[in-house]
Amino acid sequence: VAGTSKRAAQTAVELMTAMTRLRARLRAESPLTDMAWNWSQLNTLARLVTEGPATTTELAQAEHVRRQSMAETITALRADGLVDAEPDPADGRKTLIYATARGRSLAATFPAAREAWLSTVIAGLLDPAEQQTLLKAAAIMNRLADSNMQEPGR
Amino acid sequence: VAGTSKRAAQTAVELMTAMTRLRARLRAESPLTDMAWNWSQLNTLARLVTEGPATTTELAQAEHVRRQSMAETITALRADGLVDAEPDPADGRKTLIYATARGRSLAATFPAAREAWLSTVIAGLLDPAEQQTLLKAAAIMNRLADSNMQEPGR
DNA sequence: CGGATATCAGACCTACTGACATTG
DNA sequence: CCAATGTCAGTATGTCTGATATCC
Repeated sequence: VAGTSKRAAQTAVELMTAMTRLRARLRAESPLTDMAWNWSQLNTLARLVTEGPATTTELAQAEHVRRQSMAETITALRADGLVDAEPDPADGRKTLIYATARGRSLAATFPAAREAWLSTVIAGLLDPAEQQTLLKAAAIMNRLADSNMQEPGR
Repeated sequence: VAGTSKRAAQTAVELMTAMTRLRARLRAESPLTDMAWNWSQLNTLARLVTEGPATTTELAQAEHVRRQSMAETITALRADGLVDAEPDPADGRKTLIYATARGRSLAATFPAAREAWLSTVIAGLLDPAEQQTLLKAAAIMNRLADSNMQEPGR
């Protein structure tokens, strides 16, 4: 891998393996039936709450999925009354999505609902320094996700 | 969330959000057509290489998926000649899966193939301390994934 | 026979690509 | 007419659950 250090490659592998395994465990701990909303939906809702109304296309770009995939997420959130839509007054092609009062209140409390297991093991198994490491890692991962660096060979 | 600190809950949310977003970006950067094997397959192969032969049931438990899901993973690896199977001499019900020479050599080199993008951004955007944070976080995440703590309400 | 293992079949979730209508 | 947005339809992937056969 020209240009990337062995260290970086190792970090990439370790991180991906850990992510795959932790997500699998989380899936096993909280069956689909237990939760009404999936992660994409909750992340999108949180984004709408914190960053204000946006179009489906903008949300899709922010979350790195296709417009069509995001449209499905929005449809699910609308069906539950967590978000609503209205035509953009300035541009008739666009539809602005915004969080409803119900969506806002859910976004403030949803952690309890969905990641009960993860919260519990974090609180129970990790010391403050380790929790801090995870928080810092999460911030770094978001930075990587949003980087505009291109793969060399593309 | 009785018993879990607010801090732990926040860490859980941040971590899950970051994982979802980074995985989405990774998906966008390396289309499925680019790679012959998925993460479950590569993780399982790596496990067989480092920990020796195991049954499908054991592998499923270790990776937190169902036996049937793991069986599919194994089938794919066998089709590519990366692993092979032989009946357990001691217990006719079991089938031992082991990595072939080809599988071993792939496990040693596969990072380059699959996470080119991730390796590149890690090498390009993160300083050594940040890379270290990710490595430590990955180890902690594996610890959480394999913990035997139960969700309180189950 | 009961318990464990493996496998076959069908379903679902979530994302994807392609095609099309509408608006600016 | 072209570009951008939104939507409909079909596909693919990786997982799940349920049912069945085999072995100890």
